[in-house]
Amino acid sequence: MYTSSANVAERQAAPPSLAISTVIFALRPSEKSGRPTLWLPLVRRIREPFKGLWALPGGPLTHAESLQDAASRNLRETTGLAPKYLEQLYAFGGLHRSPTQRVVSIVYWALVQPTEAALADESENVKWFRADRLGDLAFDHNAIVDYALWRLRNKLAYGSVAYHLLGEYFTLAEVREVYEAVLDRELDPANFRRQLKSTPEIEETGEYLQGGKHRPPRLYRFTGRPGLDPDNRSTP
Amino acid sequence: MYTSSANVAERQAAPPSLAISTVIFALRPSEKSGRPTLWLPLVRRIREPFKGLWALPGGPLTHAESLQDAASRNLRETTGLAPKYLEQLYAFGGLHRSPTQRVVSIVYWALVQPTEAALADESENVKWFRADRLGDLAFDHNAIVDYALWRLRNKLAYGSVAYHLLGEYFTLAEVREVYEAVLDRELDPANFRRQLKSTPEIEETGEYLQGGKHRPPRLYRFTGRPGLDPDNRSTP
DNA sequence: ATTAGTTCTAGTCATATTGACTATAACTAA
DNA sequence: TTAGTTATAGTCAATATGACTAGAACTAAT
Repeated sequence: MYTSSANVAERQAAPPSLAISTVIFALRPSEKSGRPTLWLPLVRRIREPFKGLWALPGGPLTHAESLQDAASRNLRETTGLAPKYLEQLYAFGGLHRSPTQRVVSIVYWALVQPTEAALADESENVKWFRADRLGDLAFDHNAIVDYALWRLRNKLAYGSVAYHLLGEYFTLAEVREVYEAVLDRELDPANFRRQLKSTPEIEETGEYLQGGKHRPPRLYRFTGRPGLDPDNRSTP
Repeated sequence: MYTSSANVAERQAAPPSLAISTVIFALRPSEKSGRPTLWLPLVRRIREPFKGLWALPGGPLTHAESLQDAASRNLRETTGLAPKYLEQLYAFGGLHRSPTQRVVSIVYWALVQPTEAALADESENVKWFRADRLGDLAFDHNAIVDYALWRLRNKLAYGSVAYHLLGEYFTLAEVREVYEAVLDRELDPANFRRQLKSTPEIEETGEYLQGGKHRPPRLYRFTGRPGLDPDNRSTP
């Protein structure tokens, strides 16, 4: 293998190593209020640097896979999940991100549906955390999560990401709860539903959500496509 | 050096090589109409693959510089320019971008002021092209430029990028011409100026642009900051 | 069975924003 | 002096937004 056979001088001259990491968002009910909140899975570092701290799932980029494939594989390997939404976030390449070597990380962010997220593997070294209560993470991963949250909030206002955190069928109140969880403020139910009803990508179904405590709300379906990335653009 | 000493099998196993490229936009008057249009500098490939074709300026990432620094240096080396605006565009990492080896390119995009752009170095192997008339470029660089244009148009609508294509003082009509050049459609002068006048970041000066053929327009100044990138975020 | 409580849903109204358009001001060139 | 052109301010209708009211439809408690 390359790095093990190279001496120190060669390592210095060698190009920075390249890694892929992923910020994976999913909604889970808050333990107290029961209202949906943002969660993400982290893995515990089992070696130096930052041994014992939590970090974003990630790994090296292998030779035969594209960046997106690498992110997708990594996500599946650590959590067992197949995300509905996967997009490149940013390439982080500061000089001192890792104390031991120069690493450039190309970070992706993903959204998974709650039904899937509930099935996600969890173990001693893989655990889900509330996005607003992470503590100190390894490397610059706190800053990366902050940026991913900023992007999520931005994309939410713009367009179509909210539905990738929900199942196929959803009520308009559920969509509003996603917005409230991500933006961290309450929205007027009546005005919010007026806006959603005016977007053609949200389709009314004949079904209603039964079993609730109050008037059963109508179920809707999202018919739009994500697509803005260069890697996703030609998908029709 | 690493790559020259490795044999074929080692190159296969080695991590993909990492390069930085930059899409540099500047306004130049159209040759026919004289109205401002988007131009960008390209460099001619002097070796295989794609020898003789035009390509985005770029090069390898050296060990001691951040991604942004590498883009900045590269830009200065090929064109002599110091851009007013420099932001990461995307990391391109498809498997077959280069026929000879696996390359991951982290691409930046830059905006330079016309006064600077006029001073840019030009030579046999460095030449400026109209952004809408590039012909076939090396590698996947046509797709990269397309994506950069898409981002530019997007950011324009959102916020503050237009001013980085202009000098320190500008007329509102000049701003409108930037929008018209980038979005490729005409805008109503009266409505456009009403919008600009309602944005607090545009400051009225007491000066007027003299020497024109008609009523002298007032000069304005932009007082906002760019900042959205993780690398630029903490700049106050 | 009735009532209270809650959410779902549709609507009103004032305000802000946008696009199309008109009109006047201020300059140059003929 | 006048015609031509751009700069600039303003009007008006259509649309979008935020605050709010109110009835419909269900459950749970009395």
